[in-house]
Amino acid sequence: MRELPPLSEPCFGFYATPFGECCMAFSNDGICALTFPEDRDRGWADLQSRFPGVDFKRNDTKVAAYVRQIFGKGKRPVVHPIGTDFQLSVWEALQNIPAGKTTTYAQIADVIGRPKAVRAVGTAIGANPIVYLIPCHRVIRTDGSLGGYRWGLECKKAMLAYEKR
DNA sequence: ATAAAGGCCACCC
DNA sequence: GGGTGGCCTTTAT
Repeated sequence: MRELPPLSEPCFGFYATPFGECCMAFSNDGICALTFPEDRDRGWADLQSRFPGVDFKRNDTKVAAYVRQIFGKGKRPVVHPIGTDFQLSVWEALQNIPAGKTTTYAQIADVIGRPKAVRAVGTAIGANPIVYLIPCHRVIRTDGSLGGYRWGLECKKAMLAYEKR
């Protein structure tokens, strides 16, 4: 992982969404993490591994407000993903997939100009820190099968169904 | 510096 | 459906 930028007023929390309870974290007043862990311990552990040593303050109220904005009629909040140049280019490409559509790991590799790096694209997508807003769930395998999902295939299925039509 | 582990793909059976 | 070899990045030795 590259060196982390300073996080001002870092905070995090948990809140219910249409896809189960999410774990969300903020840096510099923007979202730096959005995940759907099986339980809160895992959510916290994931956050610690992504941002070692950062002292996030618990703030479920703030998370609740953002959940309403994201899954209600609110405008899309700004995302602040942190990663390597390769990861950022992959996550950037994901944001151009329209809702209700899917693409493949190989197509993403083409879009970022690294057609041979399909395997690495899969790994980078698995490391997506801000799921749903950076729609890694819209990426499936070339053969049409679903592929994997860091937070459980049921979650991926639910998101795709939610966006269908 | 090197090894091991990945949300993959093409190809074979 | 399953297994193999190749590919590339990241993380941990």
